[in-house]
Amino acid sequence: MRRDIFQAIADPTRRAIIALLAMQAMTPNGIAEHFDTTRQAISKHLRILTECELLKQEHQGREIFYHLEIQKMKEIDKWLEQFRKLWETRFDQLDDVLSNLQKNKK
Amino acid sequence: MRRDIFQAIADPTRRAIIALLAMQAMTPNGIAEHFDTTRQAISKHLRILTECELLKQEHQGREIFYHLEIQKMKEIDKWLEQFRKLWETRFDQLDDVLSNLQKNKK
DNA sequence: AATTTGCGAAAACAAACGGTTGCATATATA
DNA sequence: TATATATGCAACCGTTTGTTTTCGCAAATT
Repeated sequence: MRRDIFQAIADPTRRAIIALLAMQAMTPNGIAEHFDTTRQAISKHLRILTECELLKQEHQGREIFYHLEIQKMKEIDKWLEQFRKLWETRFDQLDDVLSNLQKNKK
Repeated sequence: MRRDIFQAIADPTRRAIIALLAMQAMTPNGIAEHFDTTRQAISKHLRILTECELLKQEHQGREIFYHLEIQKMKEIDKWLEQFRKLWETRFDQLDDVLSNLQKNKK
């Protein structure tokens, strides 16, 4: 079973859950209220997110609060890093083109 | 058919293709040589990546060069933005803790 | 003109995914 | 103790995914 962070954020519901939990820790029932599916479906998403360590559980009586492990999100940022330089460079090149156009106007 | 950039980068082969094409434009056969699958499998990945506008084709005779539309990658960065503030804040808090520990040492 | 090469598209298939239903377990409450 | 609540887990189901195989087409080569 493939279970990495990229597969985790591929699902729009899971991305919404991540965004929700970025604000505050919540219980499965609390989370499920925000969506149009069953609690069990949400529970499955929570399991996937927990398995790739994007979420952590905090048991509190019979309730389980899930909170976001924000540090894990940096893995995506890290992967993106190799491209960031590239698209910034292209931007610089575009800037060059634009300033040249400006020059030629004069 | 869901076809967004998050689903596109969910597959490790597709991520590898993206990384490859970040260096230089390549043909399907050229790309396939780097992997342990058939050209047709790669071709399907290329179709998916092209459909969500991560790649663009450049026909050259009977060859087709695929090149990365690096700007599209910024969409991931854009989504990540809402969390970046968060994890940087947590870092600042950690810095505070560390500097307090330093103070107490004195 | 015939053949080779580079490519995409369709069909087929096992595996994975996302969802629902039903049930088991643990904690709170009457 | 009996009941209600919060949750996880297994079984099942239809759909999607990733791959291979086969085919067809267009451009290059002979």
